[in-house]
Amino acid sequence: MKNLELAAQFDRIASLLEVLSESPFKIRAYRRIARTLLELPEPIEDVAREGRLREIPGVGDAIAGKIEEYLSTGRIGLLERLKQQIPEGVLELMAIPGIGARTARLLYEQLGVASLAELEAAARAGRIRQLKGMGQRSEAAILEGIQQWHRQAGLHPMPYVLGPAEALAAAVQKLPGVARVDLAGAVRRAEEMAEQAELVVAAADVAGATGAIRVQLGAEALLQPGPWPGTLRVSGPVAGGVTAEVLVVPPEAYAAALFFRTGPARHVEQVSERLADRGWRWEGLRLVSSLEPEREGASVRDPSRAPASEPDMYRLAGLPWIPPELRWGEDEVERAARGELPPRLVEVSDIVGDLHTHTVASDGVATPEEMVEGARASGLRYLAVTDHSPSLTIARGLTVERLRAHRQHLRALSERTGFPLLTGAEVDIRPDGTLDYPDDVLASLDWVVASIHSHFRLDEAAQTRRLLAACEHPAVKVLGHPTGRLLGRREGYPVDLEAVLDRAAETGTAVEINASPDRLDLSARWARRARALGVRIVVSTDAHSPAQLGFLRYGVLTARHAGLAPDDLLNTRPLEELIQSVKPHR
DNA sequence: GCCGTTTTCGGCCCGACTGTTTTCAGTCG
Repeated sequence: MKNLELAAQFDRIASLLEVLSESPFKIRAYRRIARTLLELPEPIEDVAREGRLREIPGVGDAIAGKIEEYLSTGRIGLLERLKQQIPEGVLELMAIPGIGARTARLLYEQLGVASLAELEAAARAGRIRQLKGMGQRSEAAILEGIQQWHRQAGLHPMPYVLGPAEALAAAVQKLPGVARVDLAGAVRRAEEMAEQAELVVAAADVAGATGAIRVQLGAEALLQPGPWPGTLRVSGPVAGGVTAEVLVVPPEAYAAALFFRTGPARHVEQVSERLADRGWRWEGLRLVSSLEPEREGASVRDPSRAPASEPDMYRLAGLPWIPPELRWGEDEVERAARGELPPRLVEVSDIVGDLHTHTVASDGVATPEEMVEGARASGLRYLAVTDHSPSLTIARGLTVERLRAHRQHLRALSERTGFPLLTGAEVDIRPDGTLDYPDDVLASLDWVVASIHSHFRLDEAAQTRRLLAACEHPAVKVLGHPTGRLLGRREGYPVDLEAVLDRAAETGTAVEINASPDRLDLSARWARRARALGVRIVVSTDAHSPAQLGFLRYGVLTARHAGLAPDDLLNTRPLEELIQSVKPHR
């Protein structure tokens, strides 16, 4: 399936055209097809083979030709020509906040800067402030942006690693001689950022299986000895600029290897300390009893054993199995020993309704009808349609008049299809804390998500006041993406979240775990805090298309990392119960 | 670039903020 790589090609074309100041509409056409390809539910090769390319919205003669060109030759001539005009490294510069296409071009043409390293050198040498339209503040902002970039370098938002990791695991599972495969590392723990896709594989013939995996990973794959005798490690690039690292071990070493590779280090230490207390020490991937065999009674106990499974190993440490999402390396081992872990973490199938979605009425790409169809196909039992409010002009936020018509349309649709729809809005919280619709309009809606989309640079006191005011408003059911962060790209706005969560608890306002792969907002840490404070929590996708309803799993993984059980979330409940349990209009 | 109950050309989402300016270009959402 070439959808992802083709999308990346079109994105690069769009960016290069942007640097060259081409028509914004042409650029948008390439961006659009890139986005469409990411969400296309079938391989683009199949669509091309069946002559259906032109049926894809946004594909005309020119783009259809380029898709076919790429599928047959592996290249797009236009992109090759553009790269001769502007080195691709110039596109790196646009990862720094404040540097857009025009500034990137200026930096390249005036200073010859074509990489982040060269940009940093130019900024340190004070050469950027000499450019027209740039000054000392711009130069300082660029240096700060580069520092920020370095801190994030090599890290990807977890959802962008999870997909390639699972695809690789599925492919590896089919290879001859492979007995078992699991994800490990930060992705298995549902951390929000991950460096790479880590897999652990069990195979009786370690060398043979490793060879097959190396072939699977392609020409650039690198084979190395593993960290334990008799194990091998192979790493190489997978989709989306992500690197995979696969550890291959003999079947009897699998459980221990999976435990070590899942980590984090502090958790492994804590469990190993408890094993030591019970007379076990690690010798490679085997546990060896340090107790005298005769004190155990003759031939009762094998002095050396490999744990048969992770639960078996935790049992030897006197612990229940600790789900990987709860392995923070903090107090989870103590809590497990005291029997304080949640009996069951929430699962995707527990979520019965999505409470934050968009349609073509604002900036979504699907009609309400298509969203309902998608929701049904995903097994949801209700949906809140929450298009944007008017001040978010770029998203075609709905005026009061358009909202009224939209609401009628949704109600009719719900009646016609028998699918329960909450007619709602994602309403902007203005800088002064007031909301972007009049109170009577808000009161007429079934579901109001209040979010901040503008004025990110107000100070902490002002941002906190905005969110506190939103909590106080009787119509606001939930705070959307409460910190406003974009993973790896933008810190959240400054806010006293503790105070906001306190007020949310007092007023019965829920907070959202926004499942968008670029947000995961609230974070697991804050979601855990929200639960401790008694705040109601929902997991929502913020879907702008039916395919994005599938983001739900990222939100659920974050909820699991936060230790949330089904009962901790509002949208695990049937619609009637949800309505009764949210804060009433006052 | 695409698209058409506006149908083969002329539209296609816009407004605010920032740093550099002295009237604005570039970036961002």
